[in-house]
Amino acid sequence: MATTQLAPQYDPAAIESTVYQRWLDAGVFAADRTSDREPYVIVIPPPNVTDVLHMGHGLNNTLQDVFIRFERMRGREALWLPGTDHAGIATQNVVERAVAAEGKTRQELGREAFVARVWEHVRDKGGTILEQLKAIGSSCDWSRTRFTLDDDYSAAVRRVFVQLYREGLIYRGHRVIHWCPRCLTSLSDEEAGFHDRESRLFHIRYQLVGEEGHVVVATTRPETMFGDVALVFHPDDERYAELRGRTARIPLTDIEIPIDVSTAVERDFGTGMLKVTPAHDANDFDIANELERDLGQPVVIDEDARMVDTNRVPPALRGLGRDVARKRIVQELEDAGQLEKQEPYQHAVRQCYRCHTVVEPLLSDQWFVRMAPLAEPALEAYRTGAVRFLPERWGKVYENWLTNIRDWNISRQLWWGHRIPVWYCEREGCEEITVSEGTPQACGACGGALRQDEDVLDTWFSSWLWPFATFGWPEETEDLKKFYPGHTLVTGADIIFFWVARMIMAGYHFLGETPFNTVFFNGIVRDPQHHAFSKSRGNGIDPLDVVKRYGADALRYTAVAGTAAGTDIIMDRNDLDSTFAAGRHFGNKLWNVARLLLANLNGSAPVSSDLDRSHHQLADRWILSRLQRITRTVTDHLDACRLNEAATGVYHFLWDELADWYVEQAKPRLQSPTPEGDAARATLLMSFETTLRLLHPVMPFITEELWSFLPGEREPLLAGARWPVPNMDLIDATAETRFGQVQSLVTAIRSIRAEYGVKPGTSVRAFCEPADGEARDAFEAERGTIERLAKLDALVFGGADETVGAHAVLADGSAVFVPLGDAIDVQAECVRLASEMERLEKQLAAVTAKLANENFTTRAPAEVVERERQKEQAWGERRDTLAAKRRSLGCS
RNA sequence: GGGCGAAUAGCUCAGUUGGUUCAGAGCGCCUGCCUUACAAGCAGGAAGUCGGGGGUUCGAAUCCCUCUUCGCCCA
Repeated sequence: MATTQLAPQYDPAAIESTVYQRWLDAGVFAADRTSDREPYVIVIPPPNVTDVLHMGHGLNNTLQDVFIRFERMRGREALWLPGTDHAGIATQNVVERAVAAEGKTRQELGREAFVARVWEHVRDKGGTILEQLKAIGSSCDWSRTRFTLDDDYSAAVRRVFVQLYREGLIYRGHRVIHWCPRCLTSLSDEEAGFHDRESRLFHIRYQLVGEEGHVVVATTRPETMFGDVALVFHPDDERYAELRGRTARIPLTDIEIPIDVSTAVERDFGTGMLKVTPAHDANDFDIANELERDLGQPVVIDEDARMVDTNRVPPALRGLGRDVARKRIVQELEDAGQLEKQEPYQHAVRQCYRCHTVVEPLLSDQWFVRMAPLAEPALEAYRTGAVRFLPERWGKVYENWLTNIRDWNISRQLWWGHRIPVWYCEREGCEEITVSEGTPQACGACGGALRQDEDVLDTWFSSWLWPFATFGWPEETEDLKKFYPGHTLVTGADIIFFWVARMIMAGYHFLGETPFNTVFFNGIVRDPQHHAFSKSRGNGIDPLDVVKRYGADALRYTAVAGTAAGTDIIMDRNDLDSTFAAGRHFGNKLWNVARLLLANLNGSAPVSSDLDRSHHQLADRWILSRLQRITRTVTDHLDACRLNEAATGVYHFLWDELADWYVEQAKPRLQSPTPEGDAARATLLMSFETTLRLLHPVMPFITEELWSFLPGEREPLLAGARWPVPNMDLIDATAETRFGQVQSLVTAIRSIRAEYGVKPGTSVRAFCEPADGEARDAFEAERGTIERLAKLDALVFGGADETVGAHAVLADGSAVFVPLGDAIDVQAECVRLASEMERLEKQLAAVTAKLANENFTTRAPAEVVERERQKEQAWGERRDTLAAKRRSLGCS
């Protein structure tokens, strides 16, 4: 046999970096804004620069690359735009921790020095992230890499702020917002999610003023009571009707507050009497606003979640943290006999989504986006199908959120991010607010000095512009014209509100079009205990580690094949071998089919473009037909975003059909310098070449490398090669049926051999009674194949003289008999045949009953009925044959 | 409190509009093989009353109802 340049085992590390470099050198990833091809655009969900990528990114980016490579091969002008996100609060946290490790605080460093420090971090992590993306094979257009704090990107953010402000969609609001006392910033509703907590419900007595008695109020937050401005009950609540207009005293203080009514009170909750704390509860804020009197909004807890130093708070409590204060207050209430009772209580509390600290509702001035007008087109887009979600069920979640949309707090009290483009006049008495894209020099109203808003914008206020700000908007760039709107967004459903919905809103508002038409939600990567990967758990898998061990393709195949749209994927960091086995094994298989092929081509390509079919055998017609079908199937699956089906489809074609059957059938011919040999070599080459094309989007490295070894004329790089189209002329249903019969016969004989322990080295004879003339022709044509693969001395047509042996009846009704002489246990063979018959009888009974049912024969489609008839007949014949075999063996 | 989803082989999961022996795949397991492409392999095999119950239908893993368990989102 000729030698090949390929090592016996696939070693991904040896080829991946050079293959990637080949792609870069050829510029296949760079999208051409001047081309007249139809564009296909994906913008990457920009990874946070907080840290390097984890396996979830590995999955997410692999899926994007599969889409992009597929469409690129199909001839679209494919653009995958990469980049990273500055991730305001998250990144600031990370750097703050690093600074703290050096014993400093950001305040000590000062704003400017701290931000410089963050930039250092960004350059470090951001660079690593891009390298990681390359390592897994991402075919991004690196020349278009963007960062959400790039200068021109920032300009887009300012443009949007100013435009929305002028449209009246951005306003400054004074209200209770979610405050994270650890991050020291406000948060949007989405960033402060609810989480169940074990807590306590305290029933506190408020003494009535000027008369005997008290009312009992149930609360989970007694520490806020110093900020109470009223007690309210439901106007229809008979229990308290006479208390309306009276006055009560806040316990532990002399502060007197009125008792009033509000329809917002839930009568069934607690005692039905509610304490109103406008500065520390959003609902209370609203309730207080609706009361007739203005009772003020006293603040009693500060930004550090400590009790404020004011005369409303008893001196002993001032400066205490909210949790300590709560304990002290409860104790004092108890001592004073004003705690009626306390009971365990589970309730949902908002937490900071970054650090999980319980959020402190705080009264403050923030900038908000009025969302309802923006939501409307986004809702319409979903309802008309302009945007579709996969899996579809997320559409309902999207719709529900948009339907109940609330205004968006975009102010963040951070240093890292886009500074809010708002300036306040410093001159006494001038209330002028300047909102501007550029930096104004003086107050437009009075000429006074200006002070810019200290705050920065929510990260998502910049990333919601990602699908167009990355193309240079608001400039009308060529890129923007060519590549907006995009097509597919691949991301996690956990950011459907944060990002996906808002991008759609921004797309419609600023460009009048949806930014993409398909949102593909990938699943979450979890550990075997079903926990999502997280740093704190330390259960993550580093994609680079996987790439180093098994290669990027193994990671990619495993990720793609292992997850249908939206379903989670389990990966075990303690057993990476098993976790990535499927992809690893498959790569090696592919590699070795190539070795075999190349070893038999002797470096020259047989004529493959113009197939000479005159020398084709049944197996050639069979595999070529199967090849067309798998081409069609894989294309359909990719078209429908069923990436896992596409991946496993190629897998089974290559392995179960091409390698296990075609290659085995063709082996004798492959080395033969005859027209038959040419036919086999050409067929194998064509099948393999097409398989490489079909598999390339999923396993780009190995397919590209093997492509480079194929002899003959074809596109220089597989990454830039065309996607195959099925050739209908090569579909041959008869060949598929006939070769299927050959496979059944071989399998049946192998099965008998294994069952009776016939040594692999021992040849046997097999007697075959084909079901019909066509079957006989097929067996005759592939006699050599059958004899070789089933290890036969001879395949004989007709009955045998011997009766002692093993029998099998194929699905088509053909019978096979293998005489085994002494080797056979007649008793066991009888049992085996009996159980086979029993199974058949059962199926037969079912199908007979079905056909006897008039409802079935009249109502089911004719072809279904016909199929059942054929089944009945075939199974009946098979049963009869088996019965005859049993009689000949003398079974009882 | 409202909504969504999941439950299929020992494990992780497919199963596209109800209908070809549809009960599948990978990993794991059992038996036998180093057959010069591949032991990351080859051949053969065991294994599930498709969570429970009810219903619709000629026909249900697939549609409907209900219960149980688990997960997620929203208030």
